[in-house]
Amino acid sequence: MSDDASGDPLEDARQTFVRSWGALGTSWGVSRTMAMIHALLLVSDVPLSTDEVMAELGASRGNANTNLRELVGWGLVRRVIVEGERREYFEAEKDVWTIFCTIARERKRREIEPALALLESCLAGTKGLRSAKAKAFHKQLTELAQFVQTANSVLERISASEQSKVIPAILKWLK
Amino acid sequence: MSDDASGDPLEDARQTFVRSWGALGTSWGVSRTMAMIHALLLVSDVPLSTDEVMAELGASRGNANTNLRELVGWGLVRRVIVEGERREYFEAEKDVWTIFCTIARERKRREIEPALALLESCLAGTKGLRSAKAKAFHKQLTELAQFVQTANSVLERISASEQSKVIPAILKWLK
DNA sequence: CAGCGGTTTCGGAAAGTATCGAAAGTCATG
DNA sequence: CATGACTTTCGATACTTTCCGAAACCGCTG
Repeated sequence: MSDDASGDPLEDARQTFVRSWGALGTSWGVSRTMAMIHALLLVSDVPLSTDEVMAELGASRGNANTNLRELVGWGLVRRVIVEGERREYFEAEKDVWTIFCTIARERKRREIEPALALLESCLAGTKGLRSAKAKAFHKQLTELAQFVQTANSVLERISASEQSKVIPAILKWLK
Repeated sequence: MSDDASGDPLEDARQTFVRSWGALGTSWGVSRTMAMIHALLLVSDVPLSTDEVMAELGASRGNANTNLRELVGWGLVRRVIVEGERREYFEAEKDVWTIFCTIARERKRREIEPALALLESCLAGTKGLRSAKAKAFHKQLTELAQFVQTANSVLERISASEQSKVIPAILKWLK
């Protein structure tokens, strides 16, 4: 069950989507399994259990468990408890805007802020130097830092906004 | 030469910057060496030869060559020929805004557009289906596709704009 | 057309990650 | 407090990516 070319067009499309999304994920620095689980939950209309995820993707329990937990850690997936069931179920946040904001926030925290810290520290370490080389170095890093800082603020501002306020503005600006 | 803790604060800062930037690069899906070479060229006030890059980073010729070529392919680094020298030199684009636009364009081409294509194809494959499940699937993918498409357009629009037009607008909006 | 400075390619080694599968842990319940 | 249902952890393994070093290549010049 749920193999390739099942004959059911919907099932086929799901499979294709989930697998290809997993493949694409790797180029964004997300592990294949994690991307696949996320895709799977995204297009599932009901919450899935660890076992269902395992079955659907052919992944091991450990792998499924780890990646589900990580997705919960990113805030992209919620644990849901089903009345009368002991087993835990998982569902993905479905709203695309919310997903975007969550990812933006997390990447900001995990990747942009460390970069900023690095830049600041390198700048601090060369603050007093007066040689031409030092000045050039300082200037380049300053520009970089300023840009990253701006990007950071933009992401922060955007992801703190209401979708209904931002999207229309963007669409208008695009035109 | 050019080891850790050389005693020269500028050299130390450069080393720190280059190495740490390399480390950070991996979490953005860029290989360590490539990120390091880019960082190195970014803060170098003169173009560097393959051999200088090798020496500075302790990388092999093959590795240096491959990554330099790749950086040229991304449009982040230019080959420069020095009058009377046979050897090729490399210099990085220094302007941060230009760098941003280049990266945005490339990632768009390499990563966003394939994702869009995937989404479109999955949508096409389920167009006629009328079951509730199919509709839900279709709706979810449509929302995702729309969002990605918008993001794509935004990147395109921004990276085609003049820095002088965009940055002030952004700064004003941020306030 | 041989020698030389320089670049590119390539097979194999090494490093780094993701994944598995089994064992250990947790927790409500009878 | 023992049991069974489920979750988490963890060492070993498989796979992917990166990197090295040497060999092949290229084009100029004498």
